[in-house]
Amino acid sequence: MVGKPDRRVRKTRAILRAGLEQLMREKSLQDITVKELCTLCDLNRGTFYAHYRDVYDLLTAIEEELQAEFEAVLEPLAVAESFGEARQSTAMAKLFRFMDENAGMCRILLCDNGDMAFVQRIKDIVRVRFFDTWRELFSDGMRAASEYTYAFMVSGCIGILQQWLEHDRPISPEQIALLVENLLTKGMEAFFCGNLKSGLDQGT
Amino acid sequence: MVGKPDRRVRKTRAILRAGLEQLMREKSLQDITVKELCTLCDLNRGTFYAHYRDVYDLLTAIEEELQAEFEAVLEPLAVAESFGEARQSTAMAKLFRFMDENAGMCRILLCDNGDMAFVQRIKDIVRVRFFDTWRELFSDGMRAASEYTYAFMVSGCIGILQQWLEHDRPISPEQIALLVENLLTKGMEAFFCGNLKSGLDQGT
DNA sequence: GCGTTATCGAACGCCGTGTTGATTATTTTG
DNA sequence: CAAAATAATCAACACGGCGTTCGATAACGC
Repeated sequence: MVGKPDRRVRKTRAILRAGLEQLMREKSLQDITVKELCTLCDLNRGTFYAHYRDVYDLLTAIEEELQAEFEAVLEPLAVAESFGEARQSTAMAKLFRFMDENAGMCRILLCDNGDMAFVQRIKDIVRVRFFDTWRELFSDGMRAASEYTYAFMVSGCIGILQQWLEHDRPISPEQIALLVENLLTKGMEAFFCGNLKSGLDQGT
Repeated sequence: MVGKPDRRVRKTRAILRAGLEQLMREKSLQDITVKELCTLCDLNRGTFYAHYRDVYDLLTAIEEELQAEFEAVLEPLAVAESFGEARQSTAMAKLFRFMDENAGMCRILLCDNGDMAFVQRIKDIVRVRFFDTWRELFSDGMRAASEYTYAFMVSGCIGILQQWLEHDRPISPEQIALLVENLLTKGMEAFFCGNLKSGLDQGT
């Protein structure tokens, strides 16, 4: 990691991030102007341009930081000795715990008129961290599922996440994680072990 | 229905819709300006403002028309005598056939950096037309699924739709519809008839 | 054909953008 | 603590898209 930036820089960027989050709660991104953001943050407009190209650039920076944190939280699971359902369970809980802790920004980005590029990035992470692992676990002796089946599972998980965030997380991250795990386990049994009548569920 | 608008009006709007679609294939919506759209369409800028408030207003009009057509296609299923799996099958095929016919705009709106508001509207339709019906079919004697289970199913379907659109629809609408139906049938059996170990799968 | 109406072309003020240079304030370093 | 480094400020600038206006022209519906 490069040396920490100047304290003033950290402060300014934090103010801008908080300001944008606040504005995004009120209005759509395309209606947010650099000028009004700077007025809200009580910052000179020139200062903004010293850090970001435009509002979208600022949002991208926020998203990338969020993504990096998210992957860091999930990181311990990637090491070789971590596999099997027990480990996956804690991974799912970590996912929802992270979303819970960053619920403010995550709800904005994942729900309503959020950012589909960000949703896609989260999907990719979920696919790699959860389903690619499962795919290997189920591979020996069992029929492989198609890309469509994985797309279904991954999008399904994100859908539950969105539902949970949109309704202000009425149950704990651990509870919702358990719910998803049960749903997936059931689904896995049905989709992988069952004999689908159609022969269409093949790779793409 | 109100009387058809002037031929010139129809022409102008069609040109603008086609022009916006073309531009959205090249760049993100926020980078599209009224000026460049009019230049592309060879239309006076004032003419644009005679029809739409701004680019987002134009896109909204396109989305609403698309949504109306989609609901019209599904309409025959809503009548009372249409229920049961056989009817649902044709409904799913109609969904994918519609998406196939309007693949150009639907891919832009549903994939990549599409419009989450539009995705949400499609989700709502799918939920009402498909799952609310199924919910009733399975309700007598069987345990009800939670909102999260429905969110999972609905988002899963949309996820498959996105996967299919993103990869330029390598298989026919009827095939992909059949695939989804099989996936859902399996899922329904597992989720509704099976005995989930956890008691968490309750309404919200 | 006649009355209606949409499109055009040009022009207008407005406002946000992105950048500049000089000045002041804050932080880091030795 | 002092000095060097760097960030934030302020005012000002040209630029360009926005949204609207007008009269003139062309296309439309009946």
